[in-house]
Amino acid sequence: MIIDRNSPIPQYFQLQTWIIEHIEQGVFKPDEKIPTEEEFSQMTGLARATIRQAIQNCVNMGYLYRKRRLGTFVIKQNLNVNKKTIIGVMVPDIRTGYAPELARGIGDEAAANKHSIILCNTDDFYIKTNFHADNLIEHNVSGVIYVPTAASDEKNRMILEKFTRKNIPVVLADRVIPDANVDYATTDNFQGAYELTKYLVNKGHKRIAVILSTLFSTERQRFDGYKQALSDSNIPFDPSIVVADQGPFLENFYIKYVKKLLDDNNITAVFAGHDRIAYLVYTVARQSGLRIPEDISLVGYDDLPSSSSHPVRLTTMHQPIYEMGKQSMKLIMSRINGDVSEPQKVILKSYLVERFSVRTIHN
Amino acid sequence: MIIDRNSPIPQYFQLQTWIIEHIEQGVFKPDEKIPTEEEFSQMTGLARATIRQAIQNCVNMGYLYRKRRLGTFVIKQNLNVNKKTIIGVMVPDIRTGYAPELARGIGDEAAANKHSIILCNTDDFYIKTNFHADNLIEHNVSGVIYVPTAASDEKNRMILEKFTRKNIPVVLADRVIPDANVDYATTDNFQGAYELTKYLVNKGHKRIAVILSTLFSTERQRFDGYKQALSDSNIPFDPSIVVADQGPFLENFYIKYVKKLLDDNNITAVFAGHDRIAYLVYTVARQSGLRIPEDISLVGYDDLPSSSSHPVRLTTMHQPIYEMGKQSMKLIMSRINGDVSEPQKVILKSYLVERFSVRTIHN
DNA sequence: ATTGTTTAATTGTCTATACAATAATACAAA
DNA sequence: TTTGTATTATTGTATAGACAATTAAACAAT
Repeated sequence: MIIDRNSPIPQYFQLQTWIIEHIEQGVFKPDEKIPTEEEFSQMTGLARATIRQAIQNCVNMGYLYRKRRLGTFVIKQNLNVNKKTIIGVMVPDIRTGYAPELARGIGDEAAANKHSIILCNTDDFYIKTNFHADNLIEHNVSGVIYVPTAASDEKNRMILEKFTRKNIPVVLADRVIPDANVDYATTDNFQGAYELTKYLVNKGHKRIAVILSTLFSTERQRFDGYKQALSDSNIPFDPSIVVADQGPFLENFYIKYVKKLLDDNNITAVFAGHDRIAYLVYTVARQSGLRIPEDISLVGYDDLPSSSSHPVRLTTMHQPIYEMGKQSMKLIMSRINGDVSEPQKVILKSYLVERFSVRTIHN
Repeated sequence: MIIDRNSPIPQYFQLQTWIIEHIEQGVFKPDEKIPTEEEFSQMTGLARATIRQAIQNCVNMGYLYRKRRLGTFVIKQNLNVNKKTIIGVMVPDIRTGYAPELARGIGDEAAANKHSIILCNTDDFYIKTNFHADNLIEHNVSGVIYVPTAASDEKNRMILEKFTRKNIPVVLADRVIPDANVDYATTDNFQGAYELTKYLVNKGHKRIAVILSTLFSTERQRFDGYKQALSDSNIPFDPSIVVADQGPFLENFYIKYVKKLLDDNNITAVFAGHDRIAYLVYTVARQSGLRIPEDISLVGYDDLPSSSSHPVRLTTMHQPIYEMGKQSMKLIMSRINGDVSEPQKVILKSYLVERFSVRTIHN
């Protein structure tokens, strides 16, 4: 080892750099003893106080620890390894839809690995999302699980980039951002909606209304699955029994839509974009004196936990939301642990839960 | 200033302690210059190197900064002030009951103050709570909002003590720990249940069944309110139409309880300990061919957000859960900002939401 | 008025030395 | 075998002094 005595760089600094490099390159191995102050003194020709200064700085930075009479040693853990990590979780609203279930799946997997989660509500607004993103970065989160907002793909990509610039891995949950180069965990909404529609067709339904929002990638895919299933069943697509709203789910708007659907058409079944819409359909239908499934059949999508105890006994597509949470946590942990492979796509299987909201029609 | 040269405490350490104390007590003010090394040397009689060691440690700890030729100065910010804080939030299960609403209230208030929350699910188990408590402490949270578990008061106090030992302020939300010397935010469950029972009595009901768990302080208080209201109305308390379970809410058990209640007695109304029980009562009653409110009246407690869209149209006691979340966050922030006054008790007002699950009886 | 130079105060780096405290190890005593 | 004691390597604390680097401020030159 050569200390350059003519360099403007302080000699203690040269020495501490040399030590740190040797640790990081594995020359000094964890828990291994490094030379004593006296040895360093002989090696470098520096005074002991100078050597102490270098070593002390390494101790302060967490590279070394010292024991009287025994010497100076390299710290075992790689600094980051035993440091418990925090994962940011950004959902639209922890109160609504599947968010609680997702948060719980994420939380359980996190707890099992001694990690913690910071929870943020984006309300599907870019501004709030942006605020929380900055916040998470300031808190030095090790990774982020992100349910993309209803905002434009462009804006979602900006959020993504914020994290990637700081080398913080991100996993998308449920919703997807087109062409984004990140891991995600979702379900096959196209396939699910396809099966659900086919199920209605097989029960003899031909005039199947649909009501959903195209604001979210998931519901768009469900819409596509619905159309494909109709097409494959040689049932014409009728825009007059379709409500494809472009905004968020606002009850008052949807009540109007449902009323119009139920009044104006001789539909036999309604495909609701998600369970909450389905319950709304039920409530409105009831007020109009229509019974489910006697007068009109109804299917939802999600199978919210409350669905099992709800009096509607809704036939719906069960989404493994809890499992999705666990999987996204696993993805993010893999990235934190240094996995640099291609983006992973975890697509979970949904399955139909047949309850009592669909009637068989004999044509 | 006196350095005790006979003390076993190193002299550099005595000096750095003295400096830090002077900073924290405001003798050395932010951005103010402290004595030069030379001055310290004269004041203490210590060598410059010793003084440097003390000062350098203060610099490393973030108390001081130095400028060549200018001197050594106290750091502006009080370390904690501009550091965004993290608050631990421990709820039983983010998926169930009012937890999502509470978490959202807490989260919104936190976000408004640039704070973040770490969410933990205790499942009402002491072991999990203990695990998360340790975790939160390791993450250096600035405060904790805690919904006490269903475990014994003794164990809840042990959890509390963990935090107080580390000087981490705790605020209890919803549930209370007797004799614990901490802030809390809750509602008056006794008063609420009293009003609710009186409401039923005023509607002509005399045989009012009750079904709840005595595991939680909240439900115990509701039970007391119920009994007091009966007593004040000169209605005898009949244990045969009372289900006071001692365990957690397990659907299968409660279904049995409800069946027995509905079969065996000529009750006219059911007071359910919380909305989820009420929905269960509704479902079971329906299966037995009983209509609500025509055949039997039903009230719940909580007014869960889903209640408004639920087909039961449940009359229930609305709890300002969201507000409770905001208030607990405010309490914890006040403590973080150094409030050392007596424990604060925030008791929020519940109010009756009259829907269509109670029939008037004319005797 | 601007630019360059000097001065002096203060922190930054470094040497050389001394003794204290700690704790593994070997050895002696009970 | 256990307990106590001495040895010794190593880090911890402390002193005294020297020179380097930085920079505000004063002063000088243009």
